[in-house]
Amino acid sequence: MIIASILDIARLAGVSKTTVSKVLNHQYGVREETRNKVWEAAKALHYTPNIAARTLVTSKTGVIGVVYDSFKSPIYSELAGELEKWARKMGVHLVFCSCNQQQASKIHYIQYFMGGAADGVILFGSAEDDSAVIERLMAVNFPFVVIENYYEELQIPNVLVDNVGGAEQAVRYLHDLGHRHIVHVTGNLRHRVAVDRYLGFKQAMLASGHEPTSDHFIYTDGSIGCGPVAAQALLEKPDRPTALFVFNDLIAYEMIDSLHLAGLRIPEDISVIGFDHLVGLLSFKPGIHNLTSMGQPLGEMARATIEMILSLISGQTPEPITQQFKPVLQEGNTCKRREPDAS
Amino acid sequence: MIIASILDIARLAGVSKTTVSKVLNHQYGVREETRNKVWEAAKALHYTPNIAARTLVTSKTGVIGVVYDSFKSPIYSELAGELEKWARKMGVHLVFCSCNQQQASKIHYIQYFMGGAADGVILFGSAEDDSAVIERLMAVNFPFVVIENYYEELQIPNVLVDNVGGAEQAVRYLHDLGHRHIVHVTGNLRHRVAVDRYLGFKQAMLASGHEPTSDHFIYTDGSIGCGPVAAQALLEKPDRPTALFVFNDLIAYEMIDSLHLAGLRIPEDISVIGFDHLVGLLSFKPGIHNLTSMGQPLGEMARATIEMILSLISGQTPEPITQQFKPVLQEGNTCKRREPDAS
DNA sequence: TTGTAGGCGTTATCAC
DNA sequence: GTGATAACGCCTACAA
Repeated sequence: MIIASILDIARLAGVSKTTVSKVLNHQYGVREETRNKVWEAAKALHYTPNIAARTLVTSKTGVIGVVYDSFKSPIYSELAGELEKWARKMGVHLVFCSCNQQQASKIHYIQYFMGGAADGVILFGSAEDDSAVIERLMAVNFPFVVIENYYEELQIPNVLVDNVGGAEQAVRYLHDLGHRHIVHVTGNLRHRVAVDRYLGFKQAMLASGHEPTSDHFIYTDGSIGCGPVAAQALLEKPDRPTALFVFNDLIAYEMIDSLHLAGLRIPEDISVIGFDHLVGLLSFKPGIHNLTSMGQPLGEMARATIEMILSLISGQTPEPITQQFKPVLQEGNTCKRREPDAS
Repeated sequence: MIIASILDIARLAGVSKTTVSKVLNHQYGVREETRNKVWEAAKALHYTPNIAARTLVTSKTGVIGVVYDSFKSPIYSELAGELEKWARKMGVHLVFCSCNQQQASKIHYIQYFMGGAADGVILFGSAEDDSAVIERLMAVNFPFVVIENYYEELQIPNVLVDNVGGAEQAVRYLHDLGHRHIVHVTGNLRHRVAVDRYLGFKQAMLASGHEPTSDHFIYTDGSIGCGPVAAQALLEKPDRPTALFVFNDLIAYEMIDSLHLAGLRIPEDISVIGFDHLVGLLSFKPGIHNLTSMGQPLGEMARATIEMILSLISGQTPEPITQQFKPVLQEGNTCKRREPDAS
C-alpha cells in the first residue's frame, strides 16, 4: 500500500508542507497558481489524508460510532436507516458495529471509538447490561447516548420508548373492544424491553379489575422461531383467551401463522396485537393479515439521539438528559370487537 | 473529555513512557513489581489507548470497514451477521456504514477507512457503479474486496453469486414441473443483480425452446411495495402464465399476497419461485406459504470475503482473485407440478 | 504569500 | 530492566 503524504505533494509541487496543507483545507492566503500546482500534485499522487494523523492533532473525526448488540432484528435496520438520515442532515457520519452479544467485542469497539475513531458513541440494545461500559465512558467523559436500555441508578443521556405505557395502551385497546380474557406472550424477560411490556400488561390488567395469574402468560425467549411453540402453548390452554398481546410483531406473525394452520381465524376467533409495527420492512401482509401493533416512533427517536450526541460532542449537556417517546397504536385488521359475555 | 495518555501513567507510576508501553503491550523485560505499578496507574486513570496515535506509527488497526449501499434489505443484515461471525473467528473486527445511495457519502467513508480507520474495506451492493471508487482504491493499493457487484474490465478481488445460473436453474425447475408459460418479474434493471437474473431467465427460456417476448416480463424497480403493482400487471395479462420467477423473495411475498386477495391460489393456480431464501429473518411463513426460492450461500460468501481481505492485508494476492458461488434451490410449497397441456 | 518548527500519543531503536 | 529519543503525518502558530 503506497499512500502519498502531504510531504510527497510538497516535494512534487515544489512548495512547503504548510502551503499544501492550506490548499487542501481550503484556506485563504495562497496564490491561485500555487494552489493549482498543489491540487495537481495531489491528484497525481492519489492523495488521501491520513485521518489518524489528523485526528491526533485535531481530536475530531466527524464520525459517530453506533454499537449494536446484533443486526438481526428488522427494527434495528429500520432504526439504523433513520439514524443515518438524521446524521446526514446534521453533517456527521455514522459507522455501525455489532458485537453479537459478546461483551468482549463490545468493549473492543468502544475502545476503538474512544481511542480516536469517533467523536462519540451511540449504544443500542437492551440484550446486555452495559453498566461497566457506561461507567468507563462516563469516567473519561466520552460523549455517548444510550437507546432502549436504561439504568435507574444512572443519570445518562438516554433515548427511550415508553414500553410500559405502550403495553398498557394495547391492553386498554383490547379491553375497550370488549375483550375480557387477554393473554400476554412475553419476550425474553432478561431484557429490559420485555420486562417493561410485561409490567405494562400487568398494570393495565389490574387497572381494569383483572388479577393476572400465571394463566394469563405465555413465556418465550423472544427468539426467532418461538412463535409456533407459543401458539402450541395457547392451543393447549383449557380456557382459551379471546385476545393476545404479543411481545413483538415477529412473534405475533409466527403465532398467527401457526394458529391459522390449527384452524383458528384471526381476528374472528382471537384478536392479536403486536409491538414494533414492522411495516416498513415487511410491507407484504403475511397471510391477508395486517397486524395491529404498537408502533415505535423511530424517526423522532433517531432525531433526538443525533441531536443529543452532537450537543454532547460540542461540550453541552443536553436538556432534558433523558427523552422518552410514546408508542403509537397502528390499527390493522387483527383485532375485532367482541361482545362481553362470560368471564 | 479527559483521556489519560501513556505519559500520564508514566508520571503516576514513576517510570518512563517506554516502560509503560511495554507493560501495556505485554512485552517481556519488565520486572513484576514495575508491571503491577503500571497496571494500577492505568486502571486508576481509566487509560484508553489512542488508536489514532498507534495507527500513525504501526499503520494497523485490526479493523475492516464494510461499505453498504443501504441497510434496508433483510438479506443485507443476514450477510452482515455472517461476515461478523467469520471476522471474529479470524480475529479481526468489522465496522459497517451505509451511504444510502449517496456517492459522496460513500467516498467519505472510503477515505475515512483508507486514511487509517481500517486496514481494508469490503464493498457490498450493486446499486451503484463504484468504478471511480475502485480505481482510487487500486491506485493506492489499499486492500479491498467487492461483493455482488462486478466489472468485466477489472480484475479485482471479487465475491459473487452466479445469478445467471441461479435464474436458469429456477426456470429449469419450473420447466421440469411441467410449466410452459413462465413469466419473469424483474428487479431494477439498472442493478447488475437484476440484469443477471433477467439474462439467466432469457437464456433458460431459449434453451427450453421458448423465445421470450415482452409478454414474458413484468418490470419493477425492485423497491418495497412494487409487488402489488406487479400482481396487478399480471392479472391484466390476457394470457395468464402458470408460473412466476420473481426477482426476489420480498417482491414474491408481496405478489403472493395480492394474488391471494384477487382470489388466486398458490400454487394451485400459479406457481411462484423467488430468490434469496429469506427464511432466516422471516421464519414465519406469510400466509401458509413457504416460498420456494433460490438461496444464496451467504455463509460461504462471507468466509471467502474475510479470507480474501485478510490475505490482501497481509500482502498476498488471493488465489483465485474472483470467487463465484452457486445459489441453491430451496423447495417450499409454492411450486406445483402441472401436466403440460396447451401452449 | 510562503516556510519553519513544534507537538499530538504511540511504538521502536538503541543506549545505559 | 529501564529510559531517552526519533519517527509516524498532520495542523497551526509564528516568522520571514
